[in-house]
Amino acid sequence: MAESSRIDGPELRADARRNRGRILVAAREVFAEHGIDAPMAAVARRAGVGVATLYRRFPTRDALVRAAFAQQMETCARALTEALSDPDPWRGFQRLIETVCKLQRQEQGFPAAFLAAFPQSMAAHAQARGRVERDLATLVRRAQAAGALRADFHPSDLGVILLAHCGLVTALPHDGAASRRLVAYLLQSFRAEAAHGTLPPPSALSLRDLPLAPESSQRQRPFRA
Amino acid sequence: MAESSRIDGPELRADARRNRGRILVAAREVFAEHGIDAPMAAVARRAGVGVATLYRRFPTRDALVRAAFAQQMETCARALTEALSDPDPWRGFQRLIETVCKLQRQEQGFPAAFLAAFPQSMAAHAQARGRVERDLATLVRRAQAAGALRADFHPSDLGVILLAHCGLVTALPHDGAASRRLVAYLLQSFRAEAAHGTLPPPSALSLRDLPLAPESSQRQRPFRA
DNA sequence: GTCGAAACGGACGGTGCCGTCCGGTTATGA
DNA sequence: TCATAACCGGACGGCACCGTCCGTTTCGAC
Repeated sequence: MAESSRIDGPELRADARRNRGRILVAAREVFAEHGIDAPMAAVARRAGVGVATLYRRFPTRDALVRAAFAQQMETCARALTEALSDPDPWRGFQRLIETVCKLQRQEQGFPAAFLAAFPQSMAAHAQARGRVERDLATLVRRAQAAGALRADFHPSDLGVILLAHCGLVTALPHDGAASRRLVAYLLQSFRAEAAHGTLPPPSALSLRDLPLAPESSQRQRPFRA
Repeated sequence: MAESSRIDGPELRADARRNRGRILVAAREVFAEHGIDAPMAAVARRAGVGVATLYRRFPTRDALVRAAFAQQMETCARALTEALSDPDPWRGFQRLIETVCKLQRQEQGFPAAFLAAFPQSMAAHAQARGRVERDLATLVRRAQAAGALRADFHPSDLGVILLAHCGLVTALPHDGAASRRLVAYLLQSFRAEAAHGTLPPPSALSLRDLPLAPESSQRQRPFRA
């Protein structure tokens, strides 16, 4: 029994495991309400746990954020796999975007986590990042070959629209209509028949570049100038 | 001479006026480098001025942010006027979006200020907000009447895309290509010929709702939970 | 040149969060 | 039941930022 946790470290005592679970639930709640910059102590209090316990399980804020939203990340990964196995290339493409955006819209705090946690977890196992990028490229090429996705769509555009959508739901956390509208507009403009004229050149963005990104880097460091 | 400043308060002494200018320049620089959450003291230091002087001129951070980006706001307002007077309704519509997005992309820190400062300045002179909303609605209706803008475009969509674009340039401050791509995609999907199928219903977003919005509200308050 | 008002800036107390330390508590296996 | 190791949590020192207070300096009118 309890064999499953052997993979990541030595066994955890029963009470410790229970507390770990409480902390993750509390973290999702607090991050949803106050953003991922909420005080660690607030998470601990909500979990009914001391600060030390929190730090013992999750030494850094990023570790907590990553663990708290690991399930959502997993959902994203699964959505990509499902998209690739959809017999209709366009529908697979469309559903991937809609699924990820729906998740960003529903799970408050996930967008910020998506931005903040991705880089490190990516840098950690670079080969996982490579696989994601390869799968995305495959998804795009397949939809283009079927004549459904416009030929000048570039895989980096996926990152662009996900970041833009993140920004939108962060600014308007309760406005699902706005999010759905944006996604609908974008999907329409990605259809092959929507291609009129030429687009500006694609971004050089790759998943590897996200680290630079958002307030994640500004949050921690005390400030130097 | 110096008549122009009579409108907002009694005359300022020469040195005071000079320092005020320095502070605004420094604020734009610091906000661009470190975001609008940068310490007030950093702005003062960069301006070669004491903290007290900074607080004397701008009692709150929001006041400083607003003043620092007033010029950019003014540019936006002018762009709206010009858009309305363009003989080609679609071109006016297109140029407004491109101008505002270009400004957001070029002036680092402006997007955040756009989000954070708009609400208050809007609430301040509600009739100015009303005018902006009316002008935007006119711009939209005019472009639709000309058969260039799709009929199901809703004025609130303008807010939606500006917020999304804000998010994008905040996440990738140095990636102009990404910003241009997003704008190009969106503009294409706004063309009347791009309308296929039906869109989800528009957001209830109006400019009046922006106040709720972003980290601006979370930044100041100490935290309650 | 003189003088009062205006402006200046450094220093300082207050606050909130971080992350560790350590004495007490509890689970677990014999 | 008991011993021990794992675990717990409050308290505490440190740090960065805020925003005001007050003695000093500078402007500019006469």
